[in-house]
Amino acid sequence: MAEAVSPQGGQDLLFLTDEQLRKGIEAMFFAYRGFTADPDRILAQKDYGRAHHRAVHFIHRSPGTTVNNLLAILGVTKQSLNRVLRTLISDGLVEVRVGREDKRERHLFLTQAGAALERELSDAQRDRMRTAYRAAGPVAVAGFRQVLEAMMDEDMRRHFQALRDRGPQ
Amino acid sequence: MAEAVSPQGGQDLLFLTDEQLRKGIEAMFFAYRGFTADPDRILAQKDYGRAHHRAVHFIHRSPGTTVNNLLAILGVTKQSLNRVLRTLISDGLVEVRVGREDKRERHLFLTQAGAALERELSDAQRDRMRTAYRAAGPVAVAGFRQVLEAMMDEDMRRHFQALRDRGPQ
DNA sequence: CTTGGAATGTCAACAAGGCTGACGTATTAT
DNA sequence: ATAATACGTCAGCCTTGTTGACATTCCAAG
Repeated sequence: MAEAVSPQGGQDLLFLTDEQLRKGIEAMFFAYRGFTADPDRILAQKDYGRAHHRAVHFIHRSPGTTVNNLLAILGVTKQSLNRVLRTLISDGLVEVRVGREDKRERHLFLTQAGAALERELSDAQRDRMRTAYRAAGPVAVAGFRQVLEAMMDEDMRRHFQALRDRGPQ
Repeated sequence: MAEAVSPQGGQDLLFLTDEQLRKGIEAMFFAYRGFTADPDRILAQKDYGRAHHRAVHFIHRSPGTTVNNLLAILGVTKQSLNRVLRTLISDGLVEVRVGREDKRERHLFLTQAGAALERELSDAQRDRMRTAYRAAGPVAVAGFRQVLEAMMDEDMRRHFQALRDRGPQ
């Protein structure tokens, strides 16, 4: 009653004030820094960058994916991706196989060394995620995922859901 | 029983599988792209970048903040920040006032033009946030914020909480 | 069989925005 | 007086994004 909460819906709408939204924005900013911090440290030692991590991650997720496919998921230009792929290939972390049906396509796979790097990076990232999940609890995690999914662009949501629904490997 | 769920705690631990954690990681990746997409479009038209957005945002949040303070929040070098601040100052978006108590310090403020840009950017970003919040609902939003906070580095969490608890302005 | 378009690779040039290192200058603290 | 702090700046480097142009290879349609 003393609170500025309208009888119907007031409490439910409180989380939509500019103030609440701003908190969410700042939380996203600070959290993303934490999210990338651990892999970044590992990558720096190996003379790789975030771009390499992303490529390796999604090749691991979708072995045999084509360059075009990866381009769409990563949302960068082919020149940008190519620079990264070139180093990964010449360093023996990624293997390229010319398409059997369509020989224009290049299918990308991780080598053993590539898979090892992927594991090292995602282990570090998962550790932080696990700690955060454990601290927040399952209900919070469900909400977390819901909000993130609602925040994506339409295109990205499609990519995300495709990966999500395909399950492991 | 057919499921690999242990009697006690099994259900609660299900959200900590590598698979679930991976989904969270990918959700963070795709969502962050959406999170920055709208401001990025506005900034591109005005020949500014994300770095300018961040500076303007936190100067708006803490008017009169010092350079050192901003440095700590943004987590970049002074050279990096200085490049951005220089353009904002010469473009008349940020005003610098020499400290009264300690004349070594420079206190940063947004001009009217600076405040206008800040509003344009944060309106765009809040719109997306609001849509996501509304779609997910208040319980999800609470969880979202909890997980993000748990994901931050210790230093960043301190900065976040300081801003959070100071409330509006 | 030719030809258009798709998928890919590659070269060059450029910009934003990180970084390090070094140096200068007030100003404050010891 | 001297040291430390806060800041600015110059120079140079790296990663990762961008455009634009052009070659190749191959599929598919005419």
